[in-house]
Amino acid sequence: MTALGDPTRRAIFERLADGPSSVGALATDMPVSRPAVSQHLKVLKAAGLVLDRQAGNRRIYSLDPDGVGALRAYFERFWAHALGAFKQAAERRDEEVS
Amino acid sequence: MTALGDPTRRAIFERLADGPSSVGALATDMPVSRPAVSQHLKVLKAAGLVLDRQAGNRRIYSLDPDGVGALRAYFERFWAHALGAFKQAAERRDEEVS
DNA sequence: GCTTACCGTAAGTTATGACTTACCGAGAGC
DNA sequence: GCTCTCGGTAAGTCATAACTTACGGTAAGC
Repeated sequence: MTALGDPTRRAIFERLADGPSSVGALATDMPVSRPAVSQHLKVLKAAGLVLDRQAGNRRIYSLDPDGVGALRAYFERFWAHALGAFKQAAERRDEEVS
Repeated sequence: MTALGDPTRRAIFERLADGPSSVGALATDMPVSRPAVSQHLKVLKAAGLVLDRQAGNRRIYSLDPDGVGALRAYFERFWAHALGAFKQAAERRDEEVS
């Protein structure tokens, strides 16, 4: 989650949501240098959000279904929790009105 | 989204998911000082994730349903998109195998 | 085998932002 | 009216991390 805080890193992450890509292909689309992209990928990989596989000379990065799933689970729990809080707040507001 | 990058700020955000709270109540639960909490709340408010209302002497913060909804919509789109990419990748993998 | 493309890592710079202390204004209670 | 709590803002410090250039190592292509 902290890994998605940086806008550039989030852009890379969203770009990978379109499908796997090599580092060079990512870098040409980004306003930053290739090493910068490489470092961001390292962070994303450490966060478990991204996978890499060797393809001949190049290295192909793609989203990690497990990491994405964990992220989704976190938010699903959050929505449920927040929704409960909203309802409670609404009821309390109603009580105040009545 | 960038606003949720900081762990402390995310902790405040999650704390508000339990229900509205005053600044002081938040600060006593947090390992940081009250002004720090205040600054984080300012960022969250600017990001549209949080609402504040005056209650006598104190200021009560709560989640902003609109902001939370927008966040949720963003992720819903993302899941759908990423899921499509996963399927395509799987199919391509199958083709390679066959 | 030599060059060329691709990529990761190291080192260094710089900017950003998270946090603190100190200060100030505003409402509550006696 | 005076005090006391609550909370936002200012100023300043410090750490983190995002980015660059430079380098090295590995696979492909001729």
